[in-house]
Amino acid sequence: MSPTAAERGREVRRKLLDAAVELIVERGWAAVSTRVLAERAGVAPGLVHYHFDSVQALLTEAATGQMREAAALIGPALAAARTPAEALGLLMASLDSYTGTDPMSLLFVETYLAAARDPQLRQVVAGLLLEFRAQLAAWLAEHDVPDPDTTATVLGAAIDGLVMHRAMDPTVTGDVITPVLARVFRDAT
Amino acid sequence: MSPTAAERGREVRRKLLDAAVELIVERGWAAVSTRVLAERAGVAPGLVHYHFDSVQALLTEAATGQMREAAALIGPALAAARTPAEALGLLMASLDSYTGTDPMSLLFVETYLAAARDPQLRQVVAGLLLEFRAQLAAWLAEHDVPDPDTTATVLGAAIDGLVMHRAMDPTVTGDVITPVLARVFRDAT
DNA sequence: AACCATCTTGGGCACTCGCCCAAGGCGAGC
DNA sequence: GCTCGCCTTGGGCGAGTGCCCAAGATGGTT
Repeated sequence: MSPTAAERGREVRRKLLDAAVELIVERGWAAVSTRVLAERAGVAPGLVHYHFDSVQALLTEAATGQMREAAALIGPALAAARTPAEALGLLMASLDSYTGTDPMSLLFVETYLAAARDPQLRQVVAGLLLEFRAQLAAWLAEHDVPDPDTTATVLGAAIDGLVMHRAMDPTVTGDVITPVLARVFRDAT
Repeated sequence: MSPTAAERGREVRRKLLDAAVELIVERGWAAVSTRVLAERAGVAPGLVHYHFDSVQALLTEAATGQMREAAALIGPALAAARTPAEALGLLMASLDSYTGTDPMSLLFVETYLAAARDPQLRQVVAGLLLEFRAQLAAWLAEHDVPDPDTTATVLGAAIDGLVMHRAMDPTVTGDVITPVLARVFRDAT
């Protein structure tokens, strides 16, 4: 019944990844250290560099993993929407769950920023961003929204921008901005 | 002709603030240290804590000063626009000057992030954000754009989001997104 | 039982960190 | 000339950093 060494090893890896996500959010990407990671994961400090090449590599894997999970939720959620108004409602509801200072918001902005300085991370994040846009664009195209690709780009950026601004101004809720954002769905010309 | 001690002191302060802006951009907010600041400013390390209470205070003053300057350029620039299309053109032109990895973009995102963890900084940044929005909203109201306040909010957030996304995907230029963004200017109903 | 791969431990190395402070200019005002 | 106030110097303190590594534990394979 007792797990094998390899299984325990994988468990430690997972605990370190979880701890990394927590700590990026709490302290900021650059302030996550070997020893704090180990302590949070309940593990000896030496294990960090046994399971990962570097702290940077651990943070990268943790952050991209979390973003991948979040991105995977978008497609199925969108599939439930029948009209553009419904889709916007879904996006706004998810926006309202991000206050700009909650874990997921901070993780995203921290990772965007880290990606601006790390080409390898940037490539991964760019891929996730394109994937998110593609899912949104596909839905828009199926529901006859004009310029689906560009519209998806603008919507995605607006959402990330709004999340960032909400940290400064919490009055920016989905309810308030829905009427304006709805305009981008309407026919061009 | 030789400057007084007080004048030289003010000059050192200024050099430290300039160095701080450069280093926040190059290394990231949390990675700017006393000694690197002093070296970049061409000044002895001890002067950092003579002229400022802490490194954090120096970074805060440097970043908010730079943002204040940038925000002050918006009003006059907007005044030159006669139609919503022209105003959007101006905003898009300024967007194109920010690649997402240029100094100003990184400084803004770094500061937003630092503000999420520092209530004092957050208050200052929030004030600047509201000021920017108010200027944009005032212009929109004068030119009969519906929901000027909310529209300004969405536009401002979209621009910041687009800047952040451009670091990952440089193909997002003003030209491409102008047609979609133009929709938010049109009459509601 | 012996061996082996794998994981784990905890301390060590060389370095940097923020902040402090005694000591030393140095020009302005008396 | 002398004192006063401001600015400046450079070293030092305790703590924290990433990464390394010799040594030990554990459990499956031969």
